[in-house]
Amino acid sequence: MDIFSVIKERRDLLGVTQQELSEISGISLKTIIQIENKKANPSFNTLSKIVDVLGMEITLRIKTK
Amino acid sequence: MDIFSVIKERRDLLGVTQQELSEISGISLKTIIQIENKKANPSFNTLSKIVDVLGMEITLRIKTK
DNA sequence: ATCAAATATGTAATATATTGCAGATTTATG
DNA sequence: CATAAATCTGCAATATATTACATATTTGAT
Repeated sequence: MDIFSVIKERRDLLGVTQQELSEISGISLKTIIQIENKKANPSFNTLSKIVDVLGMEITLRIKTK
Repeated sequence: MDIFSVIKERRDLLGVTQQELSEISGISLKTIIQIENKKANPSFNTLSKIVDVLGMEITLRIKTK
C-alpha cells in the first residue's frame, strides 16, 4: 500500500477530518486533499508535518522483493 | 537516524559515488549533494527515485516514543 | 427530500525545489 | 608534492509545490 493511502487510512482511523488535519499540521486543506487522492508530489517537510500529526514517521526500508 | 543520513550511509555501503547515483536515478548531482548534507527539502518523487536505486523504499511507521 | 458537514476542483499568485554551469574544496593515491 | 577523483558551493533560470479563494460535489443524518 502506498504511503498516501496509508495517510488517508490513518486519518480515518483516528476520526479526524481533512480540515482538522490541515489546521493542526499547518498544511493547507487543498494540499492534504491532493495528497490523499494521489494528485500531489509533496515535499519531505510537508509530508513530515502531516504524518507527525497522525502519530507516524517517515522511514526507509530495504526492499525485499 | 534521519533518512538523509540513511541515504548517504547506504550509498557509501554500496560503494557508489554521488555522480553515479545521479546518473542512475536521473536526479541531478547538485540535488543529491543537498539531500545528503540536509540542505534540501526533496519532493516525494525525487526521494523515491534515489532510494529506489539504493534498493530501498519509503515507508510510514507508527511512532512509538 | 432536505440540510449540514466533509470532500473535491479550478484558477491564479507565490514560494520553493530542481537544474546547469562554473568554480572551489576535500580526499585519496602515486 | 602533484594529480585526479570526489564532494561541495554560489548564482541564475526553470519547473513545480503550496496556497487562498470561490465553488462544486459527495456523504451522512434526520
